[in-house]
Amino acid sequence: MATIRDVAREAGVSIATVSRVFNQSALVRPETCENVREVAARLDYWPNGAARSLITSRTLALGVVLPDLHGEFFSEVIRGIDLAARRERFQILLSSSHADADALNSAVRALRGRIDGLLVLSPDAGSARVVESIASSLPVVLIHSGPDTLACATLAIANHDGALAMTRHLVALGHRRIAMLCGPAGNVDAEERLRGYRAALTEAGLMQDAALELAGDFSEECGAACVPDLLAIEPRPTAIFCANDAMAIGMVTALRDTGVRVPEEMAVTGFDDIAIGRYLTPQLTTVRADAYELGERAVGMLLPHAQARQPVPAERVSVPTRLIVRASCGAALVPTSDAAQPRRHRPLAAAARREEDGREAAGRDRGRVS
Amino acid sequence: MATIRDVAREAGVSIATVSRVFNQSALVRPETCENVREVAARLDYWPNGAARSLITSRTLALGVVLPDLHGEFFSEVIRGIDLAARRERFQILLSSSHADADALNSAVRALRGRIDGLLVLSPDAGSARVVESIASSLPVVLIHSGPDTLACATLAIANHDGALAMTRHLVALGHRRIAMLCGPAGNVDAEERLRGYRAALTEAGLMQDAALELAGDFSEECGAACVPDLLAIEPRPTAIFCANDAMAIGMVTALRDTGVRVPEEMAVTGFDDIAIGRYLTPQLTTVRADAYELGERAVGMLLPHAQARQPVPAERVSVPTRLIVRASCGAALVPTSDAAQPRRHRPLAAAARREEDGREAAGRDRGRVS
DNA sequence: CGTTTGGATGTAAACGATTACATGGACATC
DNA sequence: GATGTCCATGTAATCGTTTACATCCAAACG
Repeated sequence: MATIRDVAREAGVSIATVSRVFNQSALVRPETCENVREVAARLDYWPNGAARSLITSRTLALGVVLPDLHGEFFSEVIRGIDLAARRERFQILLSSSHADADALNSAVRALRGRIDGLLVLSPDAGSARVVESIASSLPVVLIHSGPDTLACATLAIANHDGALAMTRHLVALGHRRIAMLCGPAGNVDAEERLRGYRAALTEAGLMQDAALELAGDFSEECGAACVPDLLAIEPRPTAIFCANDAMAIGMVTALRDTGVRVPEEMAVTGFDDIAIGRYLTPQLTTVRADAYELGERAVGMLLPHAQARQPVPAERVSVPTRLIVRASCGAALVPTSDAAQPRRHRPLAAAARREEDGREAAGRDRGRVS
Repeated sequence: MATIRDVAREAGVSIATVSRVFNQSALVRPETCENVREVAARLDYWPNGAARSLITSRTLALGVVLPDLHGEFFSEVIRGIDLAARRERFQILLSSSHADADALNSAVRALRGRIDGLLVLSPDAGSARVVESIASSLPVVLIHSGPDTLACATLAIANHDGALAMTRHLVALGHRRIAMLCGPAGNVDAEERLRGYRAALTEAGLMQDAALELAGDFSEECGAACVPDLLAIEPRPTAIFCANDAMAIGMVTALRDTGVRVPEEMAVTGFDDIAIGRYLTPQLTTVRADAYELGERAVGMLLPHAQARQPVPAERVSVPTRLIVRASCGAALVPTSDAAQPRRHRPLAAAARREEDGREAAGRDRGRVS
């Protein structure tokens, strides 16, 4: 691999001149510049990134630490991150840690000196502390939806608002016994959704009932497995709000197998708006947390400070959610003016970004929260 | 940020000793080692990656260049790559270029000197040349399914075999007029699938008919949009094989809206086995190209040579595909012993990796090709 | 007791760039 | 013609490591 010295020798100039050519310095004579470029191309030379970032102490790279690459939600987040970073010519160093604090720590270690900023996506409650400790030495943005204000820049999904809107929607449809299938303990997203659900019940004057809150773990299997528990609750609920779509999907499938009609006998709703939801029968009513936007905005918060090599001010930004009303909640059963609309074909990818038609916009309005 | 010199001074040793401690050299006295570690922890020191890779000329990073991060298939590939790389403590530098050769070239430039090896995933026919030219200076594996043998290590999906198996399956179900919805021109995966389809028709003694080959672009919209064209073919086909699942999904949805029953009046099949397929009504018969495995094996091919800093021998490895028989092809309509089995609940994530039950295993056997 | 051996540690030269500062020549100014 | 200015270019220090080689000291050996 050719170095700057090879090019300098071959072009008959000093290494400083070659360096200047590759850094768009204006102080190089056009002919010299031309000549150097020609030689560089011939020698297949390109500045070595490691050497460059050693001396400039900037890497043009952003670290991204994830709990796991699995699942559509995270893959969309990454996509948002990648595209936003690319716009500013930043690269992405990926690292899928396992959500606990130790793994996070060692992942951050491995990234040290190779990134200008860090994005941490961790639903784990404990990880917030780790990130706070890093924040002094490296610009970092935490994508984390815990309720408390942390001593670092945080981007949160409006889980509470979304769950509130969803539960209100179920109440508005006439449901009085609304169950909730919770997410894993210690997951802040799950906890916030539960809080939103409870808030809506209180608001509607419905009694809180611990029996209505089923334990879950965000997996599809669990959504299917807890159907017997759901049906055993006395008196039987008429609706269940699942803390994420995967569980809702498992539940709808299992309910169908059990012979319970959805939504007539049991309304089921989810959270996340993953693509599969719109292909489910019945189509899944859910809350959209725009994963792409989440990634994009996280980069927007981080990048200016990463470039300036300054800590990101400890602010808390919230990404709003939107209620997406489809069939699984039974909204179509309640007579409304637009319930009979024929289903227009909607491709999953395109639709996810610009969904503004009648029924779902109505859902949005209904879901507006303060 | 503390450097090795700070630690050395504070611990009262030379920088060489500190370096040795962090490189598990056996030549350091236990007490010294202990002391250095203690000081390093106190100063929050960790070796700078850029400096390290400058001197060792190894980066412990792999570059990954993708046409676009979008879609479930690619996200699964990345997951396979990430997990396999992680096992060897390698990191992933992501770069989603736009499939053309120029973008690929500049993406590779930006990665120069920051990676030990490169994985290029490009279905574009022209990109193969670019990669060949890089292969001499950097270990690289191309994930590309073109028919020709290239002068670089290539990992290909057995598109031809998969399409052959699928078409044979439709023939075995009694179909005689089988249409194909093709992928975009210039996409090697699409072209190979078309070749496999044609081969199966020839093999079955069915006439080739250009009217049966519809142009497509791999998008769901296009699958829906070409339904009128499909229905206008005279005499009307009884089955259509779509070159990917997204198109098949669009088509199934649009056919249903048009009132054409699937699979009774029109059998529809796809390729890729994306998660949505199993939630479609009817469930989609497809060909599985295990994206996770693809990423995993690509890393397996690349990593040993990346570590040894040697070019990857120009070999062509093929990842086999598997026929996944579900309902959309009408197989359940044909009397078989297991057709009446109740549908067991299958979560998408788990099922994708260990699907060995009766019906689908049968599909695999039927799909076995030389 | 002198010599050898070998283990622990230190010294200094890389690695490949960037960039502050020095240099030198052309031109304008007085 | 001496001096100053400015532009293009060169020189050399620097970034934070790794590692070959040198050094030193204690133990082992004859």
